[in-house]
Amino acid sequence: MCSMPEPRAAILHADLDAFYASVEQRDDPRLRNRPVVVGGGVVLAASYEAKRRGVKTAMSGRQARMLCPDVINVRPRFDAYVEASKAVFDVFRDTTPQVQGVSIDEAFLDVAGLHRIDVAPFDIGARLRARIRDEVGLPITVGVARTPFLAKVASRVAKPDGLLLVPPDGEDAFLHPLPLTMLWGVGEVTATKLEGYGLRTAGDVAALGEPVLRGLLGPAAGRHLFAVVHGRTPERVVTDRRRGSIGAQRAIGHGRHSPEFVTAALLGLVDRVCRRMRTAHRIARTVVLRLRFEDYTKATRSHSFAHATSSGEDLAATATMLLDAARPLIRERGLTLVGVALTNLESDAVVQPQLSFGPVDTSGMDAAVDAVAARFGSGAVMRASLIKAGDGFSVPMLPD
DNA sequence: TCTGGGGTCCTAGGACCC
DNA sequence: TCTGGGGTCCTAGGACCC
Repeated sequence: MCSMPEPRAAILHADLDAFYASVEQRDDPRLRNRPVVVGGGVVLAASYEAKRRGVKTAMSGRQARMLCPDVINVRPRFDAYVEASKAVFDVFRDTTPQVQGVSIDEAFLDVAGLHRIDVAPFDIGARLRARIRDEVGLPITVGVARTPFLAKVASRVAKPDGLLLVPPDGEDAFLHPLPLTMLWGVGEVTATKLEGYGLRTAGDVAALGEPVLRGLLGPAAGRHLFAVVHGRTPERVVTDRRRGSIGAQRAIGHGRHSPEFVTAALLGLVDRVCRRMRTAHRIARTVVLRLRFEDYTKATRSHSFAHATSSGEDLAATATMLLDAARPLIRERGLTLVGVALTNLESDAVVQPQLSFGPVDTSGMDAAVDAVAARFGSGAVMRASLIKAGDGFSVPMLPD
């Protein structure tokens, strides 16, 4: 006989409050208890003193000053944020090995395996908050619930500097009164669409059947939102996910830009993403060109190779080709942003598909090495080794 | 509200294959 | 010769997240 396990609220969502702005307030006492925004032309982060005056992330700096004339504008110091993030994640991993990073300033922690130490998840959350305040000097909000989704919504509700538990038998009571925009994954477009049908809260949506929601939002979004409002989201954290794309973009302002300037900007971005890709020991099969125009419309152009590559020359040539093909569109609409992304990333530890050759003998090995060199460059051969595979052998590629 | 830079996932049509 | 269903890949666009 097996009995159903008791549902437990053992997922923590830990989310630093106004992260960049809090780091600045921590490092400069003059900024404490004052409205602070981090960013240049655009607000990257606003302290809660600024948020209370209506300042929001992604707002223009000019508008922030209109809302809050005494706001203090600070230039971002990304190195300081990366360092603070590392210190915070060290505390996360010291709390439990089951950590799923969501972004630079938030993560899910699964503490279900820690019940034998006889501390309730809520108390683990309280201890975590105290440690990060004492050891890193930053305020953090923690939501505790049975699923990552519910923990995330709990931390949203508890912000700033809060701690909130959603008990498994109180999930509907917690969720259903919330406005739809409080639900992770429901943005402005979806919320507006649902409001058009008179649906304002999670409870309103919970009264609908799944087929109705699928009809309104499409199969995936409908299924997801149905699961969300009934508390049926996955219970586990995902600790071993790899990044699927690497990109960079640059706003180049309004007005005319010469074709040469745009090409140069693009090549600079390609160089940046190629470096990052190689550092991560990845290779890419698809290049995506991103464009944004004067009227804020966007366009993407992409090209996929037969085989993934890390060749800067190939990637640059492909990006340039995509850009040249889009010149008429650029002339028509006026370019304000150019970006490039490398996707369909593969590990460069093993080249797929493996190269297979005939019976194992010296000449075969020579041929294998030549084939690898011809296909991936001589640098690849330095890192390649041969392994026996059936009646032939294949060439996996090893990281540097 | 005139908007930065970094990502994830889903949809939809067409090509191609069995 | 015409027809069908199912699957995968590529490309482009869009919603959403921090």
